Amino acid sequence: MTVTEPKTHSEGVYASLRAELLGGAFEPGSKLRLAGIGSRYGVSLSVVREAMTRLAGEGLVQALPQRGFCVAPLSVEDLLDLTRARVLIETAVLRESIGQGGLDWESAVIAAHHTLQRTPYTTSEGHLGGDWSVAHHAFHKALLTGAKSPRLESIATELRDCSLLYQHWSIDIAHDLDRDVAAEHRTIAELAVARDADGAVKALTDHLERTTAALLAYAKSNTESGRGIGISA
Amino acid sequence: MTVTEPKTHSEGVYASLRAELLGGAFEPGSKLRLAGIGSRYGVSLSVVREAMTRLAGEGLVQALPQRGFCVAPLSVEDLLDLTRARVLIETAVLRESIGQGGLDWESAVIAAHHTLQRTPYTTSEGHLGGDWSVAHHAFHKALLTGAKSPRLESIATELRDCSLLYQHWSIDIAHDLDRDVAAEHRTIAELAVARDADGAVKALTDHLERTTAALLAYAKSNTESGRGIGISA
DNA sequence: AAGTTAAATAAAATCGAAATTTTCTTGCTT
DNA sequence: AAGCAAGAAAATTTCGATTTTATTTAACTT
Repeated sequence: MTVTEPKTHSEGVYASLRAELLGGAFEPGSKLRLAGIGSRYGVSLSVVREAMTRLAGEGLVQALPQRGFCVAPLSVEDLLDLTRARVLIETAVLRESIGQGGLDWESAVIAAHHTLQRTPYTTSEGHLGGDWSVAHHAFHKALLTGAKSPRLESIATELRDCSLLYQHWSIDIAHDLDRDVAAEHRTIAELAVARDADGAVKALTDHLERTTAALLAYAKSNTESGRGIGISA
Repeated sequence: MTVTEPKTHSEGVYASLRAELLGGAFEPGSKLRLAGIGSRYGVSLSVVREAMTRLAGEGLVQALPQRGFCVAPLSVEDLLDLTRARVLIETAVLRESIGQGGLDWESAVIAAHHTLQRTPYTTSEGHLGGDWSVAHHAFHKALLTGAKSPRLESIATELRDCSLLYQHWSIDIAHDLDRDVAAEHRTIAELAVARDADGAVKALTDHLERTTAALLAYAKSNTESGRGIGISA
């Protein structure tokens, strides 16, 4: 698997910065100084600016006119809205997938699920593994490819990327949650392939809402104990 | 009604360019030369570039690495995908609105519909009036505000803006279509306020699909007669 | 001491030019 | 004449510096 060479400098910085953001390298809401990032990547302000503008369009960073850019600020309110939007859109697209997806889609879902199943959730150090995140993302993406709608897929992907920012709230407690995430994925995959639209939609909804609930529970405990980071409201 | 002063130069060019694009000032797929636009607005390339990057994020223009930007190319395939996405998302959000919208939402829908009803569809010269477009946009937006979901609203708005690019395919035949657009709007508004979710969703779906069908019919006739403009495939 | 104003500092936004890359043109070969 | 190659022109991308705006610091007043 070779990484495609970025055609332009700006493209490269955009991709790197995006990966850093989604990897939780920056604190939510924190200021992103153009000069610092520019010198870190060895490029001029213009290219950092363009990358930032693109990221702002995706909602990963926020543009503050005349005051630069900051990492998208997280809030309970936004997480709830985001989850609602994801449930609405992803379930609708999943229905389309189940209705229109062909054998290629079924195979892709099964393959993606198999990969996810076999990828360790945590690294040897107990942290959330990057490989698992990639496999998880690929699995959810595969579920929606049956709809054969580039627009819907990209919207769903964009929303999921936004919610990735929230995953880093609870990176430490992720593995002692009182639920079986692997089983949830298996259920979704099985019902989808079995063309049980209502069942699959229900399972996907539960999956998304449970994840959000776990995040909120963690955010609450953190806020109460005064260790809350970057959570407004 | 005062237009808010743009905080930054780039912001202003972005807004102006956006309005031109949605107003059909440029031919779909045509090249947008940065230097030309820059001198026209009296700004340097940097600010045009930033505006373009933002517009590319919205899908109104397309970024071609190392080759600049062009107006989003239109195609039958994309129009069908776009319509499908709009139906899926707008109907889902409309359901939420009907389910959760309060009296303020009802009032906003009725007000927006009233404005739309009283705004002439064509100007004295027989062209599609800008006022009507604004009122039309506001009406569809009002339908979705009851859901109280900033994310869903902005996604729906973005998609509708994209489809505005297609409206200029048929600007001339717009008024001799064999359908009553005003009646369609009235039906949607009435069913929505009456909290008839299934009925309103059906009416909205019909409205969107009829508009697309009319555009496709026009595009087909244009292509056959060799007068097609910027329609690939 | 708290609040306000004014200077100094830092950062962002913009510019004009240099460096690349693409595109067009011209001349050459088959 | 058609196809190809080399050079010229044009356009995009990037840079470094200037200008403008926001933020911080310091001094001053109430």
